Amino acid sequence: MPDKIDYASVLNPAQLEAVTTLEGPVLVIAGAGSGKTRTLIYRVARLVETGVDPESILLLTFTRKASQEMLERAAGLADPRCRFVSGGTFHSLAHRVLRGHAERIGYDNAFIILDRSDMEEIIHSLVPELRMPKGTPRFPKRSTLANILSKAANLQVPLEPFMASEYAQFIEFVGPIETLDALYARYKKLNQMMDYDDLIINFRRLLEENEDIRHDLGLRYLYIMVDEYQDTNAIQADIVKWLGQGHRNVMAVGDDCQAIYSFRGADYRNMFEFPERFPNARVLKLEENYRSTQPILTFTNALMAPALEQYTKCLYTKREGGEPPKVVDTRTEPEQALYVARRIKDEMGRGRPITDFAVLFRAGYHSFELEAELTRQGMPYVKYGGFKFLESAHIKDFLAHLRVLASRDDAVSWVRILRLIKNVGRARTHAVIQWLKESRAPLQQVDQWPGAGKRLSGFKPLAELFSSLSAKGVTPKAAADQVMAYYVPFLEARFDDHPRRRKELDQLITMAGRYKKLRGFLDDLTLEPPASSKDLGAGDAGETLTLSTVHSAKGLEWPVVFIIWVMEGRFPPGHAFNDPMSLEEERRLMYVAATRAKDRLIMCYPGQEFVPSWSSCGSGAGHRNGLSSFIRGIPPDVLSHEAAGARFGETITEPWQGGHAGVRGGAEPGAGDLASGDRVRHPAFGPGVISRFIGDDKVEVFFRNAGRKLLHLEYTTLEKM
DNA sequence: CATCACGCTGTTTTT
DNA sequence: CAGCGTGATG
Repeated sequence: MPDKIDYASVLNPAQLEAVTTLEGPVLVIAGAGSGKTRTLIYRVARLVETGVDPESILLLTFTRKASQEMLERAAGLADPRCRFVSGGTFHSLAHRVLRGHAERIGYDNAFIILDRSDMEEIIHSLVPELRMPKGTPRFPKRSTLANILSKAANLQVPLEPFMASEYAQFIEFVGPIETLDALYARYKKLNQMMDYDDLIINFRRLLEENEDIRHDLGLRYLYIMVDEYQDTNAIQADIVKWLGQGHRNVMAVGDDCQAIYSFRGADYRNMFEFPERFPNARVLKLEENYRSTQPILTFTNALMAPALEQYTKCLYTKREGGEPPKVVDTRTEPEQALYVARRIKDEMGRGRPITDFAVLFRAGYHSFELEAELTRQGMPYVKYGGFKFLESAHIKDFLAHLRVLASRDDAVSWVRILRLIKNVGRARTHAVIQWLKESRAPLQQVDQWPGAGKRLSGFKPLAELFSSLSAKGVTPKAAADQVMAYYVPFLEARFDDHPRRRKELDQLITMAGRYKKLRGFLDDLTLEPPASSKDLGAGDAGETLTLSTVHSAKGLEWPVVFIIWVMEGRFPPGHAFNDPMSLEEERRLMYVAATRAKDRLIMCYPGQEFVPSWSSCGSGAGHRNGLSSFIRGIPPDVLSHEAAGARFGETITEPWQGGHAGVRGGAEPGAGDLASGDRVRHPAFGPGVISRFIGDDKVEVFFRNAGRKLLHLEYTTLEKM
């Protein structure tokens, strides 16, 4: 057992208070890089140290990776028993509980979980039932339909008003989409399926309606911690409320400035409602930053200063020195790729390892050009986010064969399986699925399928596969091996790069070897999927550069961070980007990206207005590249502005021309009664005037340098002047 | 009935 | 680029 921890020597006072306040509700408002993870780790250690059973501690995070890493660290530094803390995502907890009590909400305990692509395919397959007149123009495509239904479900709002405000371009289709929603719900119920949203919604319902389950869970999880609380939605907040209702030992940790999941219904206002849900909650703020240099923090403070609505803190560091971040106009995308690659090579020449760098961007496809350049230069990289590893065709094909073993009538998987076979198209696929449903015959009777025999010799290998798989007690590993043997010919015929894909499938099989039950393997893949092929573990790719979407980079840090930014200016009418709130999310996204940097931050953007390639440009009209207004307004002493052409051996530095925006440093917090018209000073935003009160806990203030703000008095320090 | 060539269209991020 | 629907061809 390691030595007893001297908490006061490893934590700052705010962190210490968070760690040692074990009983009762606590809200921790934790700025980026403020040692939030560290605090959670020590708190887990502390709880275990005081004799709390690790299994009765629940740590809810947004990714399983995050919770695993946290618990590993806690186990390493304090008590190995920390490994047994119950950790996971809302979805995995919901799954665990629902598996035991599905009958309470009218489901079978063997229900199937649908991932996003399953959801899309089912929705797509239901569209014909809407009987839309042929050639209906611009009916949303399946991914859009899934987005609409999913978000409305998460926000718990009726489709009509929701679409009117967020999908105005499709409002003409509300009727059909409402029907589709009902069809989809019926289909799921009929086939014992739950999608991600259902897991959460049904979990809440289970808690709401069943006092005994609430009671049991209350005893099971005596201490609850929720990380990234700003990214929870209203339903998840309810779940936390129900789980913590009895003992009230709930700690929520989050940062409203890092709220970047509103697209799936998350609402950072949950943070400010926490004290209402848990009266007398202790509110703690972590404001000291341990990650970045002061110039980087000065920039991020300036970035957030004009944000329309925010409530919290002001970051500072004791770290000395550092260079101001830089924004570079690279003119075009190819030049941007060249610029980033060369800068990294330069720095590596000066002795930095490649693992010191990360390149971040908003959307997966924003890195295409860079990936091409890195490949040309032979620079190894791993990309996180964007395209899903599990959504690539070969993985889906492969898993489909396993999935029908676990759930025989999984129509989505059957479509994949059957379409591989020559001379099987829509009609025959449909016939076979229908037959399977009605006959209830064992799978290996493939030769009786409609259309089998005669010309369709393609069914034979499939028959053999299923007859060997139907043997009793086939392990997931054995099943996967056999599917592999069957699938390889298709793989080789279909993909030029089959060797690479085969390796990935081999890794998947290795993973299957860790499971006793096929269902468990498939569920884990759905709920806690590997983020990239590298995450599968086997055969580490070695020293590589990291490319990542901002969403996937959350919680991580690197010494040198490059951000490539494409501000897309032209979208269809009614598009969300016309909405100021979306722009605000874009701002927070930029904030999350920038606060990943420890020492150096370089942002670049292809400034040329219209680029005729799809990676940055849309149909005909073209997308407008360039800096968002909230970057453009930042003065050169905070963010140095630069332009670089292709031959930036001759870097052109242009004088900065822009407006002004300001964040000036802080005064000490003060107290006193406030009223409309009062002149006040905010530590980050400087002098301002209170324009009005909203309720009695919010004020609207006009700051001379930072414009209009909505401030929560409870979380803000305003000094009367 | 399956397949293929062609033209059209276009937000994104994840559990 | 890529996913989708359409209409001609085998």
